[in-house]
Amino acid sequence: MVDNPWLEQLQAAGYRITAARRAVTEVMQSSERALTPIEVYDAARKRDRRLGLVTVYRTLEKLEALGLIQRVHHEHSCQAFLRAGEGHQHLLLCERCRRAILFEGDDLDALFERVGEETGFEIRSHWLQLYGLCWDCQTDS
Amino acid sequence: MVDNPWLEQLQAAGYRITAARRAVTEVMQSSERALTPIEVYDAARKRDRRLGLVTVYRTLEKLEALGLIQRVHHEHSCQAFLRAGEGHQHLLLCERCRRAILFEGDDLDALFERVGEETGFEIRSHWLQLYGLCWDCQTDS
DNA sequence: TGGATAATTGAAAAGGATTTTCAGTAAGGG
DNA sequence: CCCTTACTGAAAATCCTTTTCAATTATCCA
Repeated sequence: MVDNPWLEQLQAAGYRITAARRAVTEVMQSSERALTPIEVYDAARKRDRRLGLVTVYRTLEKLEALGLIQRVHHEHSCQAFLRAGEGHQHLLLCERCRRAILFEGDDLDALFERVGEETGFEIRSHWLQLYGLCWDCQTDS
Repeated sequence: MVDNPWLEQLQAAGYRITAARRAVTEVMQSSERALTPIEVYDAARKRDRRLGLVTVYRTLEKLEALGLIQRVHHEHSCQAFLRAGEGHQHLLLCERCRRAILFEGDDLDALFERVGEETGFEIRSHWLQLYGLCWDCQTDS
């Protein structure tokens, strides 16, 4: 009766499937933008009215540990979560509506090599986010 | 009697030069790595024993507003501050000793153009951080 | 060089977000 | 269907940051 790939993964990791986890999972799966714990709580309570905020925190923690969601950093506040993409992806964020797009873009190897040589660092990972305006927000006033 | 460029900038912006601001400023100027408010407090109290944590917060806020320091985001916690570089720079962070290096690297225009075309976004800014091991941390065990 | 005045300070209190505790509830294996 | 144990929500605790406020002090001006 588990029809959802994220719930399958939770189950495979030894966790139980509950109404609370269903609600949080579905909210995160369907959101176009990164959500804070309170926003997840508000949205998920429409699916499970008894849900508590504490359970939202606990569920987000598990989804993050399983790599199903990721933390998104804005200039201040870094407590917003977004579904994660497949493999390594970068983020493109609309500054107006906060919509988030994942994209691949590993044309960066030459840069890493140059920086590695100049600094002596062994570069192991990186983090790239682009900010701008999505099409809809460019056109509406 | 103001011999320090950051203090001069604070003064030029209309702020007074105090022992507390001297201490925080000197700590931030001399740190090789991003420091949290508590770390700044601990270090700055060695220069001004009466310093309070609240004043550290207030001073960091002013230094950030003047563009002298910047906020550094790590995977969790995003409340660490580092002296800012000149113009637009990217960060290279050692995962072991947390040393931070600023570098320039704007070979990214082709990528932005491609992503802009594919997504319809108007890209306005970006944010790149590299993580790895600095030379010292590669060699010590 | 004082003295006046307004910015700045530290301590304590308040506020907000997140985590822990705990007794009751319910998932899911047998 | 029952039993075990994970999971839950609510309340309390904790941690970090901001606000408040009376005392202090940097700077301006006579």
